[in-house]
Amino acid sequence: MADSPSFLNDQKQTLQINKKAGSEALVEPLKLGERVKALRLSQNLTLEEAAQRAGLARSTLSKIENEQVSPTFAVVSKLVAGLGINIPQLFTQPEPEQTGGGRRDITRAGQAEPHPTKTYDHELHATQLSQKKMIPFKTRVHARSIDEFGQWVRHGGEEFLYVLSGEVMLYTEFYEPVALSTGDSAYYDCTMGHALVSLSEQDAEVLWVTA
Amino acid sequence: MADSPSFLNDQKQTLQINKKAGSEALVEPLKLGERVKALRLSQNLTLEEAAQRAGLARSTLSKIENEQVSPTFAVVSKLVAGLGINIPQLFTQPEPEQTGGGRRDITRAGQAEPHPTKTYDHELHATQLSQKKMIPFKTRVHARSIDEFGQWVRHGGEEFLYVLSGEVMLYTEFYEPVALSTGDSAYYDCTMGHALVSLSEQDAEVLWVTA
DNA sequence: AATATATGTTTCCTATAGGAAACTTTTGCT
DNA sequence: AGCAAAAGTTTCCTATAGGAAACATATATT
Repeated sequence: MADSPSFLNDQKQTLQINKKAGSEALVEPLKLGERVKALRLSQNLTLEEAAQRAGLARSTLSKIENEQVSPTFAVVSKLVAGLGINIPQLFTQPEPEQTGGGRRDITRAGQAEPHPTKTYDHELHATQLSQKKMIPFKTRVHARSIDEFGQWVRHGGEEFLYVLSGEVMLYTEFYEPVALSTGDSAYYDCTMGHALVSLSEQDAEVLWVTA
Repeated sequence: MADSPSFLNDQKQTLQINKKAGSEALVEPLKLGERVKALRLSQNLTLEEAAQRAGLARSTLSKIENEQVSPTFAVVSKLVAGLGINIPQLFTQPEPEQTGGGRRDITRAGQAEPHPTKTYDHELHATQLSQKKMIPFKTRVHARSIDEFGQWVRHGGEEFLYVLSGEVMLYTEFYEPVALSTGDSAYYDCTMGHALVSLSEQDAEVLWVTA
């Protein structure tokens, strides 16, 4: 594929593996009751209110929270719907607070990891961090015509694009091309083919973040 | 909480609701049985084998797969453990492959949705799109001292920060403050307290993307 | 084809989940 | 403190989930 930034695919892989690993912990010791209670309290709901919303009996909820019963799937569903919880949230351990889990990575203006292609010159930021949710990179767009792309660039996820300097034309598979000037941004689904060309004299510079 | 960008939480909400919506289908119509069966077959297991692994009776599994019962949470747990499934996988609909899923939203330089706080002036981008993975916003930092923040700004997810103009000091809970100039970026875990102040004469401008 | 074997379903019974109401504890008010 | 109202727990009963075994169906094996 023409100029599809290969590092994007790499990361995708990693991401998926992580998610899986994350929810794996829950195998047994998952304290469902605790979680439900925490979630209920976080919404400042009383047993009565919560039960009402979920269409359950006060008593039932109480028992669930105190781990006195193993609720039926139907009940869990009601709970989820009623309290506006989402399943992963319910079943995923409250994140052991990623002990010491505050990561940070600084990338200096000139120091980003270069990644040149025929049409773009990418500079990867935050390369010290693996398993991150987003991939940020700054790109110099030297393509001047859509013809320079063999075919649509296309990959998984969503992309946020911000024009740092110059002017670009954003071509996408399902929309008319749109011109973007400095300060404009676009957010789009990357499974849709997309390509960027510079309209300005100088190569345009854009910031891209993929997730 | 001081200046914690409320829209982040908002979005969180939305996200949850959305995901919920996603899994809401499950309120009732979620065909748990189908999913279990599919997962079992995908591992080429017979009812007997699967039941064995999960520590359940063959009959029980059969009933579950045929939606004749609403399994107890305990049973679901056993299933999950026994078959090596993970919960989200079980409860998340197999993604209808987002048919025709090519979305796009353009935000013009001056047109972003303003969101002023005491310390920052945020401008939200891509507000036409809901359920997106990232929340991009451009921010003018008018705080000049860390004291202007009551306490750490802290929320879920990860954040990418890119300095568009001016110079800022990035304070984080677990690291020494670091100065960032135009073109520098930072990527960090948002559960770690963080705050930004302008060092330059003019208010600094940064681009933030949260996921 | 007939029989054996394995896979999936249904039945029947016991254990337990869910709801209504009684009971207990906590919170707020004068 | 004493009372009232609200929040949470326990009890009791009915509905239903889970397991063992009987039954039915599909898949070899000779």
